[in-house]
Formats: sequence, C-alpha cells, structure tokens
Amino acid sequence: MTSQSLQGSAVANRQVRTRRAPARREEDRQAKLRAILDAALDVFLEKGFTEARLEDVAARAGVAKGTIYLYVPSKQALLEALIRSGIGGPIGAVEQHVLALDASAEEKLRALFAFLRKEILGTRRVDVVRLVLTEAWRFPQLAEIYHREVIGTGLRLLRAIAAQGVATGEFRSDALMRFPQLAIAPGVLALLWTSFFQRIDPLDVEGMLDTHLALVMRALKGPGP
Amino acid sequence: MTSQSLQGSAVANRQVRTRRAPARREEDRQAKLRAILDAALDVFLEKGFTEARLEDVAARAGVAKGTIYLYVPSKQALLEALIRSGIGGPIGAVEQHVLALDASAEEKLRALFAFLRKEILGTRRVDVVRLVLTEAWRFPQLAEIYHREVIGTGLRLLRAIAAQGVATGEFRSDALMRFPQLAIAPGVLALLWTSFFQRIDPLDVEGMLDTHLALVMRALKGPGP
Amino acid sequence: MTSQSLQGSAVANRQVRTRRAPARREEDRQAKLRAILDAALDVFLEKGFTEARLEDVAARAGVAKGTIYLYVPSKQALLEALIRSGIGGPIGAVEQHVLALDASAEEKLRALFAFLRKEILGTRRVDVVRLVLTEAWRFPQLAEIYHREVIGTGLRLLRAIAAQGVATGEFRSDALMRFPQLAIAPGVLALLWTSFFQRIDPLDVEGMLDTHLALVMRALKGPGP
Amino acid sequence: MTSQSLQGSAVANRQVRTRRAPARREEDRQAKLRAILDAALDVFLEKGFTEARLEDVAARAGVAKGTIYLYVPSKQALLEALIRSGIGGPIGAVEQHVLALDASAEEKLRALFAFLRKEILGTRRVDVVRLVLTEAWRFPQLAEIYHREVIGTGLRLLRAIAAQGVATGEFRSDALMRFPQLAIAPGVLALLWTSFFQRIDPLDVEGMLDTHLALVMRALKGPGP
DNA sequence: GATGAATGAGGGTTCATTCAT
DNA sequence: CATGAATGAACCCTCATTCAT
Repeated sequence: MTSQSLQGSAVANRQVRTRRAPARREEDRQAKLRAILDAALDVFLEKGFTEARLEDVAARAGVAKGTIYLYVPSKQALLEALIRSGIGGPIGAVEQHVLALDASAEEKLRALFAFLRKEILGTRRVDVVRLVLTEAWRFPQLAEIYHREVIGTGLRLLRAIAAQGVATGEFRSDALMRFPQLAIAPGVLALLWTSFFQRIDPLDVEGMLDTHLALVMRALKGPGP
Repeated sequence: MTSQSLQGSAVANRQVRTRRAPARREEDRQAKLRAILDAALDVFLEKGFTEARLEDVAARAGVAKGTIYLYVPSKQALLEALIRSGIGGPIGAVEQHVLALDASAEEKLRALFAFLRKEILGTRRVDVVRLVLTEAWRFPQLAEIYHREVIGTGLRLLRAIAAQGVATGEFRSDALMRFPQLAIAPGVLALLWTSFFQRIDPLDVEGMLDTHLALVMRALKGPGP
Repeated sequence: MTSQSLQGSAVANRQVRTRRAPARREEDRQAKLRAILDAALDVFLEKGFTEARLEDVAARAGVAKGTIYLYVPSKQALLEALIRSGIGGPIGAVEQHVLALDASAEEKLRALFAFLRKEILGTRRVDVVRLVLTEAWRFPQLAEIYHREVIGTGLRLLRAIAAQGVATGEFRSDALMRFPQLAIAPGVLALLWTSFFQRIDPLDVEGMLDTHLALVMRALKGPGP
Repeated sequence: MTSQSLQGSAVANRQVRTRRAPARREEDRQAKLRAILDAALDVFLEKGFTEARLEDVAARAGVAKGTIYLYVPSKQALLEALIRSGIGGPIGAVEQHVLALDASAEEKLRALFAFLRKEILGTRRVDVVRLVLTEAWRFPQLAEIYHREVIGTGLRLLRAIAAQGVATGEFRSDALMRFPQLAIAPGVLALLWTSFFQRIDPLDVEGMLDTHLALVMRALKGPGP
C-alpha cells in the first residue's frame, strides 16, 4: 500500500546518452519497471504470490497485463526481480560504511543496528523481507539469492565486528563470531511479530531491540565461561 | 514422509458411549479424521497450502476426494483444523510440568529449552510451526488461534520464570520479564534457517541454542545497567 | 456435422463384468469418450486444430470443458486419440478379407477399391484422413502413427496383390510392386479435391477412380517395357 | 532457409513513372514488400500459418513489426498476397512454351513433366503448394485463387495435350481428356509424401514419376476399351 | 515512412467443490 | 456413509494489431 519506491537513493545505472530520445526512453523504461515492481510488491504482500493476479499488478502499475511481459518473462521472474531490486545496494553500502568507521566494536554494532532500524525496519524493505520469508521456501533459488546477497553480507559484517572486539579484548566472548545469527534473531522475530500479531498483541519493537543490544553487550563483555 | 501422527500423548477426546456400535463408529470417524489431517500436513508441507491438491491429500489418507468434505467444509478449514490439532496439548503440558518444578529460574529455563528441543525441534511439530509462519498471514484467524494457544502460553511461562528469577534475586535484570520473546528468538531463527538455508549454509542449531542460553544467563545474572 | 460415430462396427473392447454397476460405468465411459472424439473431429475439421476451441468441443459433446481432461491429457492428445480411433480396425479388416479371397490379382484390386469407396470415401473416415493431411506436418508423431497404422498396412496389401499378379503372370509389369503408391494417388487427389475445389469445380470421383483402375489394369497387363 | 525470391522471371508490375523520385520510392516499396513476402513464406512454412509469429516475419525481413501493416492489412492478407505472388507466372509460361512445341502428344506430356520436376519439385514453389494444401481450406478464397490461377491452367494444358493425342490417333483412350487429374495425382502424392513421411519411409520420387509416365503412356496407347 | 512499446482479448489447463450412485 | 466423475470459474501467457514518436 505504501507506495514509496523500492529503489534506494543511489541507483545510477542510467546510461549517459548524447542523443536525447534514447536516454529519455531508457528513463521511461526504468520508471515503468519500477512502477511494476512496486505494484507487484504491494499485491504479493496483500495476496501472497500464488493468489496474486498479474492483472491486479498491472492495474496498480497503470499498465496493461501484457506490458509486464515486456519487462519480466514470467510471474516468478517478477518475484525474483522484485527481491533483487529491493536488496543488495543498502546492505553493501552499510557494510562499507561501518567497516570504514574508526570506532570500537560496540560502536560499530550500534551503528549497524541503527542502520537496520532506519533503512530496513522503517521502510518497505522490511516488506520485501517478509515476502521472502513467506515465499522463499517455495522457490529455492529465491532463498539462494537472498542468502547470497543479503544474509551473507550481513553475517560477514557481524563476524568482522565480533572479530575486532575479540582481537582488541573488548569482547571476552567469541560467541558472536561463532553465531552471528544471534545478533539479528530478535530482528527477525520482530519482523514476524509485526506481520502476524501486532494487532492482537502489540510489541514494543524499539524497546525490545534496545534491550537485546544491552543484554548482548553485557554478555559479551562480562565475565564468564 | 514421516507419518507419525500429530496427536500427542494426550488425545483423550473420545467420548465414552454406552451403546457399542455408535462408539465404534465414532472411533472410526476420529481415526479417519486423524488420517486426513496427517495427510494434509504432509502435503501442505511438501507443496505449500495453495499448491497442495486435495486429491493428493485424499490419496495419501486413503480416502476419496469427496470424503474430505464429510469432515471439513473446505480446504481452508482443513488447514485450520490441522493447526488446531497439532498444538495446545504439548505446550500446556510443559507449562504445568515446568511450573511444578522445585528449581531455580535458570534450571527451569534450561528445562524449558530442553523440552523445546526434544518435543518441538526434533519432531514434526516444527513443521507445523513452519506452516503457520508461511501461511498464517493469509488467514488472520489462524494467527489468532496460534497466538492464543501457543505463543500466549509460552510467553506466560517465560514471564513466570523471569519473575521468579527477579524475585529471588537470581536475575539482576528484568529484561526477560519485559521481552520474553528475546529468549525464543534464536529458536525462531533456527526454524527459518533450517527451512531455507540449511542446504546451502548449514547451521549448528544445537550449538547456537547452547551459546544463546549461556549468553542470556550471563547477561541476566551479571552486573550492569 | 455429420454425427455418425467414428467407431466401426467391431469395437468389442468392452470387458465382460459380472457386477452390473462397473460394467455400466465402463460403457458410459466409452460412450462419453466416443462423444468427445466425435465432437472433436467435427470442430477440428471446421476450424482447424489450432483455431478449434476446446470449449466448443465440450459443448458439442455435451460435457463441460474440464471433463475432456478426464479422458485425454491435452488438446494434442485429443487429436492423436481421434486419429487412432478412426483407423486401424477397418484397414486391418480389409487386409485380412482381401488376402483371404481366392481370386485373381485384378479381382483383389477391385475388391480393395470397392472397400475403399464404401468404407472410407463414403464415411467420416475420409474426414479423419483430411485432418491428418492438413495437421500432421505440425505434429510429426501424428505422421508416424498414421504411417505405421494405415499407410503401412495399405501399401503392404497392395504389394502383396501386385506380387501375386506378377507371380502368376497376370501382370506383365512389376510397377505396382515397386510403387504401390501409384494405385492410390488418385484417391488422395480426390480427397483433396473434394475438400478444396468441389464447390467451384465439381469432380466425378467415381468416374475418375473407375477410369484410373481401368488404365492401371491395361497398363499392367498390356505389352510394353 | 533458402532465400531465393518467390518472384519469377516476369515481375514487371512496376508502374512506369516520369518523375524520378517517386519511381525510386516505388522500387524500394516493391523490394521491401518482396522481402516481407519471402520472409513470410519462410516462417509460414516453418511454423504453419497460425503458429507463425508476425514478429518473426518482421525480423527475418529486416523490418519492424509495424512496417508489415504498411504493406498488408492483416496476417491473413499476408498469406493471400504470398500465395498470389508465388504462382501464375511459371505456369502460364510453361503453358505457352509447351503448346508452341511442334511435337507429339507424348513428347509434350514429357516436356510438361520435365518442367514440373525442374521448376516446381526442385524449387521452393513446391513449398508454396504445400502451404496451400495445408492452409487453404481455412481460407476458401485462397482455394479459389489457387484453382483459378494454377489448377485451371494446368488442367487446361493437360486437356489440350490429351485432345491432340486423341485427334491424331496417338492415344486410343480419351481418359486423360476426361480426367486430366490422373496425370498429376502421383505428383501431388509425392509432394505430400516428402512433406510427411520422407524421413521415416523414403520414396524415390523420380523413379515413381518415371514409372507413372510409362504406365500412363502404355495405357493410353495400348489396346483396350 | 518506419518504429517497437503497449495493448487486451482469447484459450488451454487446473482443481476446489458438488452430487448422483 | 463413501465415492469419484463432472463441473466451471479462474489465471497465466501469447501475439495480432495499434499508435505516439
């Protein structure tokens, strides 16, 4: 429903052309593809992939049914294109940003969490994740794409931060190096919760994530086995 | 397909009848319903709810297609009946079992985790959860049922344990009272991970849950804000 | 349009059953399949295979669209079943009949021609042949089926007759042994002519085939190289 | 695909213009139409009329899809224009050539057959005939065109030859005058055979046509009714 | 004139649901 | 009660045709 585009701030894959017309056409093309992907996300989220009708996607994108096939070859390809377009860029950007920071491991972890809240949980990208969670097992290659382009990057970044913390003595435990998934598990749960139960049993996501971060820092820095 | 029945150790919803024949018939009826639900779980898990064909369910249950409609009024009702039948009992049982223990909060938490591993993660009940995660959003009442009968019970139990720990001074932090979800978040993540990524990037679930428990105990018991 | 059934007089593939109901059902099944194939022939001949709509076939057969798929797995399979059902039997029957005759080669050839006129040109089977001629190149396996089950049998029979004629001295020429196709070429042409040009330029098919037979007999029996 | 043009030696339907530029444009126009028709024949032969995609025709002709509609008003009109353009000329030419010969009826008949083998069976014109045979019934006017411009001419020529043979006493039989179709029936069969069965059961077309001609001559010249 | 992006009607196929036996 | 043949609505995808550039 929220119709903000999936595209991040830095797309920039528009080729520079000297002739006016082709450049304009290429822009139109990109814009229309974006409209179709946005519409598809809306409809897929609302009905689920299988129940979603391409006709509804087309209507919401303001194009005819057949037009979709000028941009993607099939319904499933539409889902994949949608997943691809909503990820990658931001995750890669934050990885470089955080790694370049001259800061402690804790500060980097907090920076990462801040980014996640601002760029993922606050945006439509969280909807893309939800879509992946509910549809990916049906399309194994979707899971592969997502693992490679998002999960992989995220875990690598978490491991790097954990390694820094351990190397500098900031963290006494290497738990996060071994299981970086533990850092983001509450984020995943929050995502599911808001999708399923928020109406009937609201959860203070911000508070939970703050508490989680505090617990993790205490556990990693504190004494113990 | 693992064909162990969904029914836990406490079925017991067979009505006692004095007249022999009807009782026998009622038993047959229950057995056939159980067969249909089991078959439905198999097929729904294998294909997903929408892609599952009722004909396959019927074949696997050893009945004719039309027979299903003598037990449930529609495909969706079949899913709901399936979800209802596979939960409740075990969770309620463990709640009573754990609360009755004469033990510290930590021991109770460990007991709960042990139960989860043994009775959920190791069985096909985890598949029911996965089915709920991927299909429930499509049927809001499914989410409600699940929240009321499973999530609610689990969180109540967790809060009770956390309260005991705080009250006795065992836990310095009340984090778990406020956000019991944090305790099970890694379990949810493990469930999703094994469903989606286990083949391409195996995760040591046991190790992760052990580590998680250790971190949580250290964080709750340790010094800090 | 002509709604005489494709099935010849000797179907007889009904299994004898002791139990009444199944036998009846099998009969119903055969009858319905026959109705569908007849309807399909009508529609395919009228519109051509590709333009034919399965909905029209169903309507003409008096069944619902989906019912067709209980008998054949696809539109193309419907065409193939149709071709198979309209052939085989009659050709095989005439082969045995003619070969069993105690007659001269000429008499056998005349008997074969008489049969073709009566059992093929005078019936719906000629429509099946026309359908094969216009659609087979699109479905190579259709050509194979037809060649194996009809053409092969016909040419074998013609060669046998020609061989008898040569062996007994009745025919001076072995032309028909080498090219049995020459005997039936006018029949093929007649088929095409009646399909395409009969309205605008009528052809006396009977007269032409009589003349053809006379010419062939004279040429085979007469003196010459 | 053999890309020899359909146009015979006698195109000549270019209007003479006095103004230079329009003449040039008219030539371009004709050339492009020719390219489109040639491409259409290729594609129609390869896929059949209904399955052929106008986009493929356009691509093979080196023009855009819309351009076709500047030359023909519809797909069906394209087929008709194609059939018209590929016939007439050659048949008319051979009619004049053969009739002008100072030769016996047999020699004329052999000359006609030689022409057919060289100018039809050896070229892609045979493909046009095949296209007519498989598609014409769908478009009755196509059959009319073909009958008027090709069949009519051919039969008229055959009748003239047969009449000469009878008049001079060369032929004792008037069979060919009454049914000139008998002379070309094996040619039609050969065309169909090569289209459908050549791969699975090769036929010596040359040998068959030679044998046919020999049989016909013997039958026409020999004694008998 | 030429282009090719856009259109949208059309049809084969699937499958949840019904109901006569 | 049980069956499974029959139904027909629903939907993805194709492609002939149009038209703004």
